Amino acid sequence: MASRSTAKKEALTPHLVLERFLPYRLNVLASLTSNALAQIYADRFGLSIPAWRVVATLGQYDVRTARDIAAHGVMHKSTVSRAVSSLEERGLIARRPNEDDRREELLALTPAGRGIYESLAPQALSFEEQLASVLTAQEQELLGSLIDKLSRHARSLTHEGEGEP
Amino acid sequence: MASRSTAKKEALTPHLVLERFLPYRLNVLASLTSNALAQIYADRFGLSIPAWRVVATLGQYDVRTARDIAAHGVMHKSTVSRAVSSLEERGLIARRPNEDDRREELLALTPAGRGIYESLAPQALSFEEQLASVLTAQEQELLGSLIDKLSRHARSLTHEGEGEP
DNA sequence: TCTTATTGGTTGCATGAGCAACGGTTTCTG
DNA sequence: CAGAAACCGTTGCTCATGCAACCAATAAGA
Repeated sequence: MASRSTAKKEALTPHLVLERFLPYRLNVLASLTSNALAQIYADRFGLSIPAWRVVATLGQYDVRTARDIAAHGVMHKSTVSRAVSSLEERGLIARRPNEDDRREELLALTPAGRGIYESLAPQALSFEEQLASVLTAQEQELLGSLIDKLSRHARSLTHEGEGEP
Repeated sequence: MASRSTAKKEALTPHLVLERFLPYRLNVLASLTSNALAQIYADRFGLSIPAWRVVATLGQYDVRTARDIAAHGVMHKSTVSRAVSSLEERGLIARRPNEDDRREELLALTPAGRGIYESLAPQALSFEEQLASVLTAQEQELLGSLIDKLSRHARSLTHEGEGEP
């Protein structure tokens, strides 16, 4: 896969090279890290990605509604709903109707759930650290800002034409 | 969501803040770009992500086996298999057994398939350009190298203990 | 050569995610 | 105050995806 010296007809078609294509590379990297991380929270705690995000969000904010979590984790509300149900069944989170607005429910970790979070969070952080250890502190900072810039821009591209209905 | 000034009990638990967590940010960004890009090749050409990757790979390399494509696109062979079947049904790619080794099949775009590729590739590239346009040329270069470093490292973390069985 | 191990690719199965339609609740408007 | 509209969350449906078992073909070893 190294050389690729014989030119052939590549000049005819526009020069789309998958390995250099940004969205593709981002996806590959995201998959790699997701899968590696999943080995921690799936294998060790039986959490799916959505479930992990719910736990992480509640660990961080104590009490949130499902809607908040969905927005925060960029997930569909149905995805969150199912993750919440399964977490509740396993006794990791508790739901309590909001008396002020009974459409929504306030979610929070149970002690058991918080136990998992507190055991999981350091492992997640150490994984992140290990992952980022190939970059200097400066590079890490920079990467962060580049990701943020791109994310903001991508969001604006997607929601481009979305005024009032 | 802006301030977050009240400290509360955040100090007790390890400081895992989802919005700052690298794997999470990578996933969000990858999803955003994937979805935006999918609007091009899904809405306009009815291609799934795997299908799009197959087409892109074949557009780039003319003739490859399914195995090559899987490795190249970081996909499961079953995923590739199904994408290939569907593309073949739609007359976009052709398969021909390799006479030298009849286990494998050589895949290539049909004229119709190449037509799609040639119409799609420039749009994909222009999307990429538009996406990356918030970054300077330098930043783009840098981002690329950071992604590569991280990807290599993540791969090495995953395949860490994988010697001989 | 005959047996055994590997390899490329397909398929059945179970899981997970998105969409859309729905029920129950609150808010807006006439 | 009544009806319409918006909103939160759930659920049925469909489809995509990963895994593992499997078939066919080749390579390796006795």
